[in-house]
Amino acid sequence: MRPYSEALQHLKDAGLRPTRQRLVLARLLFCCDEKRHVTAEEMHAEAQMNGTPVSLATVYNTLNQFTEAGLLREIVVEPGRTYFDTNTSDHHHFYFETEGRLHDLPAEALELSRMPDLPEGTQINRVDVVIRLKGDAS
Amino acid sequence: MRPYSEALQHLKDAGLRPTRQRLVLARLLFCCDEKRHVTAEEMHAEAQMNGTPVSLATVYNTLNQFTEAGLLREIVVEPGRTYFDTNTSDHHHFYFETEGRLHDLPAEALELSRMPDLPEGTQINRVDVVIRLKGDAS
DNA sequence: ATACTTGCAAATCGTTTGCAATACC
DNA sequence: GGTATTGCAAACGATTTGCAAGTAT
Repeated sequence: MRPYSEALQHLKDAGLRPTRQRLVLARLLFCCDEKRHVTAEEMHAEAQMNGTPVSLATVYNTLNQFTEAGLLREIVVEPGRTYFDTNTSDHHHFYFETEGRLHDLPAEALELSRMPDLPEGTQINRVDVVIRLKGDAS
Repeated sequence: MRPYSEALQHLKDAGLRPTRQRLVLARLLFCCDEKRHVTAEEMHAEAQMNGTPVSLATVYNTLNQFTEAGLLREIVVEPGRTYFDTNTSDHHHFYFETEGRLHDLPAEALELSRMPDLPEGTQINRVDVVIRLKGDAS
């Protein structure tokens, strides 16, 4: 995992004060090679195992702040669990229902043709496509 | 709203015992002209106003049973709130974020071309497309 | 010095469950 | 009569919040 300096830059860019807790979470989220899909509980456990604990309440608050700041994107695929995606660019998802795991779909892997007319006075904020999968991805 | 006899038929077809509570909810859900998107709380309030109260716990249980029986479809667009759709056929949704309201999109209004390859050993269970709208649909 | 942030514990929200009373066949 | 269903109240899990103590600028 890359160093804290990069995490620091993310926070600065977002205009968030670089506290110890935010640095820990930013590094775990943004300073690894792949994009991630995480829950608050997972990040809480991960910080713990990393030897840099952050209280659960702070994890929740921080993930929400990161989302507001545009560093994360919120995804809802199941009642009662919120996922955060470190990939904030335009893309969609596979959802492995048995495992409760999300996987990015490259933007070009799926194409939406023939979009419907929008109701008057509205604009598209986002289009979410979730391909729900059954079965084992071994 | 059409009579209870039709609601009764829905329950029979689904193999569910026609209790008073189930009949009340089935009628409110299935015996009106449009397809509906409802939450448990809404149905609870509606039964109340209808003069045929059903306890909230029973509303939850019943909506889940209806879903298992294929009479309803569950939709998640927001953390902490589950919607049930009386339209169980293949179709997608507009979601009015400011109002928290769902609206059906006819199946032909949106076309998915170029579907991605699926991971080995998996099959598609369902594809959910939600077009999230900002602004007022007046 | 000041304003912002943290952590804890309590509160909240939507939903589920245990169980005694009740309704259906 | 026997099994399924209901309603209440308590339990639940995820998330949020109030507030006193701690930290960044």
